[in-house]
Parts: sequence; C-alpha cells; structure tokens
Amino acid sequence: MDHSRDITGELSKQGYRMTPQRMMILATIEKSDDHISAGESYSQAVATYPNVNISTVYRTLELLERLGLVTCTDLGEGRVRYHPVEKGHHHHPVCRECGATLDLKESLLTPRKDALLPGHGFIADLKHLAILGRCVNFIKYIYIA
Amino acid sequence: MDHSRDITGELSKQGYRMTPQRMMILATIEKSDDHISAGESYSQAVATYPNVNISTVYRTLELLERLGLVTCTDLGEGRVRYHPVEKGHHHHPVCRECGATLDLKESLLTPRKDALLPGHGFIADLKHLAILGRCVNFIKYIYIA
DNA sequence: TTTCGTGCAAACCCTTTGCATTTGC
DNA sequence: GCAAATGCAAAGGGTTTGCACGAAA
Repeated sequence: MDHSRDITGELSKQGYRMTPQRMMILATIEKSDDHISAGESYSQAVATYPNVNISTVYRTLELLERLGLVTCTDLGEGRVRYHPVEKGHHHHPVCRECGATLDLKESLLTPRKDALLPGHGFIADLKHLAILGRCVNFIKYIYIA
Repeated sequence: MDHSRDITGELSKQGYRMTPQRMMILATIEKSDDHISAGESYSQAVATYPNVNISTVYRTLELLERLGLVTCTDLGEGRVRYHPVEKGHHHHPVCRECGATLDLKESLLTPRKDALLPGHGFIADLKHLAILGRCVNFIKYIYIA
C-alpha cells in the first residue's frame, strides 16, 4: 500500500502545500520499518535531497502529528519516534538495560482501555504505548505477587 | 516513615560513601509529594546547601536507580522523574494537551502483567508507567471499538 | 592514605525560535 | 502576488563527561 500518497493527499486536501522537503520527509517515514526519529528522518532525507533542513523536519512532523496522520511515541530514549497511523499500532516493550524493543499485540492491554475513562476523566492513548522493563537477556529475578 | 534513612542505610551497607550532597539530594526526593526531576532536586538541594552541583545530582540519581532505591518514570516531558520505591507505585495518565497528570490505581493494569512474560521474553516494569492521553478538559471524541 | 565523590566547565544531543528569503498555489 | 514554508543561525533545555581537586572511610 502506498501510505505516503494517503498522507500527501490529506495534506493537500486540508490546504497544506506540497513541497519537495515534505515529500522527502514523508518518504522516510513510510519506508522505515520501525518508528523513526526526527534525526533519522533528517539524515535519510538529506542524503537523497540535500536541500532539507532539520527544523523543517521538526515542523513537518509536528504538523503531521497535529493532523493525526502520524503517531508519536516516547520510547524513553530522550527523544520521540513517529509512525504513520495507517501502519497500525501496537505497544512497545523497551528494555531498560539494552534498549531492545519488541512489538506487542495491542490486545494485551486494550481490554482495559475503557477502565481508564469512567472514574478518572481521562482517555488513554494506547496506540503506541512504551512499556519499560527488561528483556530476556537482562531479567534478574521474577517477582510473584 | 523515614524512608531516607532506609536509602541512606542501604547506600552505606553497599559500601557507598555518605556525603552532605547525597544527603541533601535524598532529602529532596523524600519530601517531594509527586515525582521529582533532576533539575527540581538540584534547585531544592542547592537552596539549603549551596555546595551541590547539578552533575552530582545526576550521578546520585543514576546510582540510586541502579541500586533499585528509586524508580525512574518518563512522563513524556523530555525529562525523567524519580520516586523512592518505598513510597509505593502507581501509573500516571499524562494529558498530551495540558500536561496534567493523574494517579491511577495499579490494579487497573497489573492483572495483565503476567501476560507480558510468557510469550515475549520480557518483564514489564509496571511500577510507574506513563500513559499519554487526554484529560477531561481536552477530550475531543470517544471512539468505541 | 587511598579510593571514591565532587566541582567545574565544556560539550553533547535534541528541539525550538526569529527573521529574512523563497516558493507553492 | 500573497500567504505559507523554508533555511539559517542562534539559543534553549536537559544531560553527560574529563579531569583535577577534595573529602569519606
């Protein structure tokens, strides 16, 4: 599927201009298998089209997120990662020790999504939830409650 | 309860030196109601004992976390917050729009903690989980799956 | 005394911003 | 042409690091 065309079309439809820079940035988001950071998007974009500036990348990603075209996930790296909404969503266990990330079926957490609203006045965004912990290589002990 | 004495004792027991700086930093962690950031700990510590440096704060917090005496939570602010383990744990819905945070009973998520291990080789640290979403003031729509 | 901890200052990384210039529509 | 988008450069915030000095044990 050509998701980037979706995003491109959506931008035009909403009155935003299509620039070469934006197209390059969209391409990097699309072709990335895992979630991509602003810095990575910039490096990749500038490699094929030198006329891209890091601040443009930040402004573009912020726009896409505001329009709901990409989701923004904090994996606890001290930076944020982006992902097109069309590519689906899932949770991300992140190992505190080695930084390894896994994908996790959403179904493991969503059954309780509704529990977050009624008593708390809060709607959780559980599309890309970062969950810190330890992967197999760094499990030290198992605590059984 | 005097938790700081626990932490202090634990540090000594493990062969780490007790310095005035470390005591000041421990005190700030203890007296903070909510979770505290490195910068906040520094400001508070330096106010009562001028001889504290921000890098000492970072090194101390890193030590405490490594020893398992404090937990470290990423609330999506672009910085990290610390909390003594003895003070219990809970989750933190954080509003993407206004930054408001709430406390959430752990029981809303822990029933599924065990589900994270078997098939995935991962132990989730669900003590202080940041959950991004929108609070009552910024709820735009409710999606019913 | 000897190792550990600290202060200092610089550097690092990620991100944001103001302003002049360029460019899509 | 005009508003929107970009480039540039500077600044901001948070965090880390190397090294020499100082202090706990």
